[in-house]
Amino acid sequence: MSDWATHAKTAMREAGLRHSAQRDAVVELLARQTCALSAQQIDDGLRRRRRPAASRATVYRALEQLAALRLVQRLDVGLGEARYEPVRPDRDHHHHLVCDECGQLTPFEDAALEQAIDRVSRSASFSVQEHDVVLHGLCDSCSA
Amino acid sequence: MSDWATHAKTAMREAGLRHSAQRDAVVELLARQTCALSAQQIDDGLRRRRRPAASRATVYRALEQLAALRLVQRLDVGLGEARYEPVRPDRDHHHHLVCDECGQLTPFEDAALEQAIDRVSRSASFSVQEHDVVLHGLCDSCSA
DNA sequence: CTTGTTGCAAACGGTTTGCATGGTG
DNA sequence: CACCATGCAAACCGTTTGCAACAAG
Repeated sequence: MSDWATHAKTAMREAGLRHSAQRDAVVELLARQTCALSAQQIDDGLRRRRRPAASRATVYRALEQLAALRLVQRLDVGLGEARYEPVRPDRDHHHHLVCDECGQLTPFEDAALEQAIDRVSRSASFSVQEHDVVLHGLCDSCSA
Repeated sequence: MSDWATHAKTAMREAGLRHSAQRDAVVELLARQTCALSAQQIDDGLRRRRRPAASRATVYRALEQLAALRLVQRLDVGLGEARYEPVRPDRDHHHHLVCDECGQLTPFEDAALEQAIDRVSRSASFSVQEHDVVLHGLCDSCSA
């Protein structure tokens, strides 16, 4: 099992949440992903590979709890649905290119960008907790 | 009347759209704003200061047309609703701090950030058309 | 007159919630 | 056995759409 899945399960237990097969399934599915998923994709993925699948409501509740513990980040790329992805403290922070035609998400990293954001965050009057950079456009196949 | 409002109206006429009091009202309301508004805020603002106010559907349709002509930018800051703001080509591009508690939006600019994004955009396999940087956190009053 | 625009209300789609049931510690 | 988590279905809320009445060119 991946580090993140273990970490997430431990953190949830320590937060006083009870163990449940459904939440485990959500955590494990997220742990396998390399990029952000929509709630719908998570629900589908769960139903496809394991029973008991979790109900839609349970998926949303699990994601809400994971987000509250900052184990997953919720991000809005437009298109009307939120995306969720594991927060892996060991890895570099990354951001996303989103194809406004087909919805495809592609991650990217950039040190200079990250540095600029950190500087802005520190100098802001807000207490900044998270940030999202979303580049909108057309992916290769859609722009062809 | 502001430059932008004139520019927007001209562009709409040249795009073959017919003139209408409702659309003018939306354009003029947006022209007065300094930061992004939600559709709800636009609708309220319209109803408050001028009749004929436009129906909700008309506001959304106007915003859609303005966005298609790239006269306004639509942005998603989470919280379940989209925000819209005029695109003023003469001004520097800006981004937003959003308070996750009260929803307050504060704009900021940063040249280095913009530069980093441009570089990433050019090197991406996507054809990037727009970008949003959203810093989430708590504003002064909410973090107190 | 022809055709785009409006308003209304109903439809939509993602997300949340009330409540009875079931599982965990 | 107390309580949290689940599932279902209904409620929610922002946004979109079908359609008949209306207005611009």
